[in-house]
Amino acid sequence: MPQRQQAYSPVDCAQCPIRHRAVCARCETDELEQLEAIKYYRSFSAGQTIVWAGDKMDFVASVVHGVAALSQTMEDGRRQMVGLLLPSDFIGRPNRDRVSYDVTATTDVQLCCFRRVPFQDMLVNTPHVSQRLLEMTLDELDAAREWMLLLGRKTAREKIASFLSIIARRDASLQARATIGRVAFDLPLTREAMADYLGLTLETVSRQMSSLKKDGVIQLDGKRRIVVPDFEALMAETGDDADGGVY
Amino acid sequence: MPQRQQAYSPVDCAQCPIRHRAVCARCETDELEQLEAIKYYRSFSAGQTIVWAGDKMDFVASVVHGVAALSQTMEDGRRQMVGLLLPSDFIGRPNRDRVSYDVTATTDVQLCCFRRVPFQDMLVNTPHVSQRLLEMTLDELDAAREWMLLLGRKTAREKIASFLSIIARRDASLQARATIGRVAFDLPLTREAMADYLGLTLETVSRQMSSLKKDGVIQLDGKRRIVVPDFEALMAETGDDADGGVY
DNA sequence: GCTTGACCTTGATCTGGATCAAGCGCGGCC
DNA sequence: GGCCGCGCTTGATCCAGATCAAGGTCAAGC
Repeated sequence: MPQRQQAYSPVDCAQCPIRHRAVCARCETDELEQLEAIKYYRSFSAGQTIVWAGDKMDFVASVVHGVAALSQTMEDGRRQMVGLLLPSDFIGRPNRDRVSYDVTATTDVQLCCFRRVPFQDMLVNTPHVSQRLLEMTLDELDAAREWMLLLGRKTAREKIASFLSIIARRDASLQARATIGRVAFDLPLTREAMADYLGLTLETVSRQMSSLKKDGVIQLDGKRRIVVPDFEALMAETGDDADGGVY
Repeated sequence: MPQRQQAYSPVDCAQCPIRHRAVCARCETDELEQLEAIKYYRSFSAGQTIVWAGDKMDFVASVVHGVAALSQTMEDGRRQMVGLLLPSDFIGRPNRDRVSYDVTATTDVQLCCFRRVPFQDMLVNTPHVSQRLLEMTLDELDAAREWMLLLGRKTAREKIASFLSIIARRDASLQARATIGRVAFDLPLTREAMADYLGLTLETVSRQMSSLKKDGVIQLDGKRRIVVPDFEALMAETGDDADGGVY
């Protein structure tokens, strides 16, 4: 069922929308040329699985457009999303040829893939790449730790509010907009995927969304479009410190 | 209340118990000399706070002996541990002078500290250090993601069994012993710290420990000494795949 | 226009783990 | 020796979120 879509034609790194946020952010012109030599694009449509946990993966990649998810499944079907990959995020682990998690496209996705072995060589020879990758990995670790607090200690309502505020902020930062006052965005996930992310059931997600709507914290325009009339009011529902959170 | 203990006298890296697992694992002799020039030891006794979230931290460090914990606290006191740092694990984030989490000593701890600024310079100039740090950070990210599955989807009993099996395995690997059949180890955490780690209350931790004991999965020798008569039986309680888990 | 199926909402009920509360065991200290 | 006080265990009760069950909405396809 998962079928590869028509690949985009290669584009020039100089015009890439994630040029200054992805693993290549710090590269100089000559380093970009090396990356261009080992890169290719692949596209996946919403719902497709990009790779299964345990599969061989002969590339690493940056998300260019769309949203992908990392998730784990237990034998009895319980599922937990463990990473949400937005544009500029990195997929794959250098020096490891098997994937630890299922990677799925939650919206239509375009990846900029690098062949794994030459990419590993670049990590050794191109400090600008390995330094940027270290920084991105540390950021992901911080995000994972904040997620652990959410999963371990937050109420269902706080989980939903936290999730919405994170999506709003990442969406805004991609478009260089501020997150204050009135904010609107599209949810890139189904209710079920949200439940997998938040450690809830889809019914609880739906009920808490309805409850936030009833209380005027959010408005729904269709199922996916969210309007937040007052971002501060949403933040107050997340359970996080008012002032900038943990750091 | 937190008071610095008597510092250990500096020891030679060549005799260091974590020489081949810590951030210095891949260093050559000359690189070790550079590290020795910027290192110093600090010790903390069980229960002391090493640094508070938001504090300035002018060093990074490796855990040499003992166990430290990273944790976050919400305004109303809800607490979640987000990292458990065993010997050879790394504390601190290069290029960031403020700490994101409370770091506390859960047992007596000895740290090998490096002055932060010179360490950052070494990251730029010494690929053996930055490559090892990247690898360790990726390992921590994998561990954090496995922890997210535990927090989001496992039952209290599965959480306890998973925790015990992780401690048993890390304890065994430090002493180069196998984890099959009969295994015994000391818990480095109080029931309350276990609860903070597992997203439970201490009462639930206590009840599930009693339940595993009643079912013969573990034996308790005092409050802290755990004997596992059959490690496979403990593994069967964790909810993980029988065969080696996710990768 | 009708059917189908994916996605979502809402209601009724159940339950695992939280909360509230009491008491035990043991090492440290006067 | 006796009294703390900390860490832990156990019991009774409660409740947030899971589970079970209907039904609604909407776009795609005939």
